Amino acid sequence: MKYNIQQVKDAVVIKDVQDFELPHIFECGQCFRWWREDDGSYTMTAKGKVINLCRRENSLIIHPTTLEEFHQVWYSYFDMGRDYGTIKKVLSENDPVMEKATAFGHGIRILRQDPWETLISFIISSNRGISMIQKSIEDLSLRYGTYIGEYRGRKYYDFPKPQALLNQTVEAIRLSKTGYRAKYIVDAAAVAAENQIELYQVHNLSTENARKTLLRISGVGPKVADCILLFSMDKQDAFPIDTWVKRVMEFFYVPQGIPLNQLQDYAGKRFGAYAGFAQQYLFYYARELGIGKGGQGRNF
DNA sequence: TTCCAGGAACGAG
DNA sequence: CTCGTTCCTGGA
Repeated sequence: MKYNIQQVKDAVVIKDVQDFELPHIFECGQCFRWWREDDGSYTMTAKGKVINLCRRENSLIIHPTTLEEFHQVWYSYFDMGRDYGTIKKVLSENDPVMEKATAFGHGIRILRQDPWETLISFIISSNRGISMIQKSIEDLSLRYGTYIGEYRGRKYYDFPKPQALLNQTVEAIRLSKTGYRAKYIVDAAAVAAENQIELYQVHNLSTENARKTLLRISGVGPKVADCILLFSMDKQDAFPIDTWVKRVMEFFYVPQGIPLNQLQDYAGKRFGAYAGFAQQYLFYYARELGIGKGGQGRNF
């Protein structure tokens, strides 16, 4: 992908950026460590850094960063090498639902996040809403992560390393409102720290084998495993099914009350290698339209 | 006060 | 294998 990109002081500006909308990216359930500023920009932390992203007309401004850092770190993180236009086009062929969903969430991108952070984040996510998940992750980072810096008056902490969580008691981890998942977090920290599973090698396996490997971790079931695969391991054929996706799939594609494994098969066959992208567009579409709330959606 | 949403573990069949 | 129940928290 070609970009019109330049450094302006301590910021990088990309002109005429396509398929890159901040609310679509940050509020489609894939990541949790972002803060929406009053001016509509988003400040986030990843890779041990804090950056602010701001859309101005057709430009995207990333601050603070440099051209070098952008190419080394953020290009991959924001999946800038991928042509989302083609993906949306292919998904929309002979599928009026995907046509609407991709138009609605047209600026979604799937971030390439850290496997360890993604593992713990989605263990925490089970059985909870997004705002509660964010609170637990922020609290764990504040307590056990290293201080990165301040941006617009807010302090930012790196996501804690496995060793930092491994050394905590279950009771201590519970203070971050993780509930019964605290035990899973400490166990997973041991798995990672002791290399019982080489988290950073799992992406080399096939999607199926990577999924099986992740499912060995306590607190990781089918949905959480698929989130880790999709959001941190480059497995775009993974299709995480949470209640929103189940409802929107039942609303548009499959009979009500279909067993999860049959729904999984259906999605795999229908969306194939693009299943993960389809899931993101559907998730965003369903949540924004309130599909499933009270049994039906609105405005579509 | 009670009820509910939200995934995985666990035990029973 | 599939099914039903339980786990924890915060908001209605």
